Amino acid sequence: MARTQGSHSDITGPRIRAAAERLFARHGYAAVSMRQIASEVGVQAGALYNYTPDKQSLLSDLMQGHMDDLLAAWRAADRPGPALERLERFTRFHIAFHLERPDAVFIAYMELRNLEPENFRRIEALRRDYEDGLEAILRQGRDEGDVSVPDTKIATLAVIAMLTGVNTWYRAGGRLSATEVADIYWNMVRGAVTLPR
Amino acid sequence: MARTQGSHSDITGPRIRAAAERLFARHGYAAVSMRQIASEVGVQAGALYNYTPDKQSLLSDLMQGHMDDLLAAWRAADRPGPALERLERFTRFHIAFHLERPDAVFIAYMELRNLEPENFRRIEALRRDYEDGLEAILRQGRDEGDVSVPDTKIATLAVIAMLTGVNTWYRAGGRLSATEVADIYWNMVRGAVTLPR
DNA sequence: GTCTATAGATCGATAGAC
DNA sequence: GTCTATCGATCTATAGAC
Repeated sequence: MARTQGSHSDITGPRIRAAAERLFARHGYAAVSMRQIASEVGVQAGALYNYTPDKQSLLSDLMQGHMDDLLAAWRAADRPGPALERLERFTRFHIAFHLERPDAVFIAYMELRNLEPENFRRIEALRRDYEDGLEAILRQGRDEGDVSVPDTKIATLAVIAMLTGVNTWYRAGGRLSATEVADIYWNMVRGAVTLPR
Repeated sequence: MARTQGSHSDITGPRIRAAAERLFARHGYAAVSMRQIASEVGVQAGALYNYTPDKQSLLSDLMQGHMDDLLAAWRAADRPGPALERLERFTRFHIAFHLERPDAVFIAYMELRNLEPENFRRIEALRRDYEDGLEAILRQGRDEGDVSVPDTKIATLAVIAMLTGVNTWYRAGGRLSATEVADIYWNMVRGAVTLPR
């Protein structure tokens, strides 16, 4: 039976975060009101403040959670081995992970400027950690003679930009499966960073 | 002599557009108020409405102007020739053009969702025109046997994402000149779309 | 063409009843 | 834990004086 009032602390919290994620991704943090979020969840605006101290924390917690998930998942997926094998694993991991949570990815890239300074610094540090993971692979590849780029930092940023771009056009149920997309991108990544013929 | 009041129609208009571009890029369209824009220009908020019918037109006109400039500049830079030469020209053009106007580029990528439907469709069509220009080059390259990608549309989007990513990290006066950056990216673009060794 | 002043709406956040 | 009600600030856009 659907209660219209009462205590729902265990389910309202997650529903608020889900609604905020969906609305922030769709319309942007600054354009979304607390009343809109509350309306999506089916409560009044005042009730949100039982779960978050303010709107900023809603955004900051979403981004923090996303970056934590990303780093933990990559650390679980990475394994020692030849650099080109690790690079292929990174490519397929990055595409799969990002295609599974388009809203969180969109927020992570678009709403950095709406973070208060302290939150911004914390999130940015996590992003750098992730980039450093890829750069370490490219450095290893250069040591092994398979990777040929004049600057591993720039190559890191170029590869991540290319891969994350998938999210701007990929739609589930489209012409290509996520695996086919990953195959195509792995070929391009490999060509971009390996020795010219 | 600095007049604090009076008629400035010929200079106030451009200054409003410049202030809006700067502020929209810095804080986001939804987070910037007409009062902030007016304050930057040195007039009161009401005076803005002598130059724009509303805030939305300010955004829409900025993005339209940027896309018009981009398409006109590329049409002027493109020339017939082997696909790989045209592709190198595209790469260097794209990086140079985008690094010269980081605020307009940032707005063009971040504020699409704040366009009203009609404006959105018009701007999106211009973006597709630009993408089609690159895809035509990749098709030509495939016909000539120099380009090897399974899908020219995906390769188009991948290349543009990689190149536009330069704007997220490049700062004038940094370690590398814009030309050195273009050299590095051209090598990666070439490797990504040409035949594997 | 810019000003002052304001209409009318909406915002984030809080107070207190239940 | 959610509600209703509201405070005080801020927003876009307009009206009318100069």
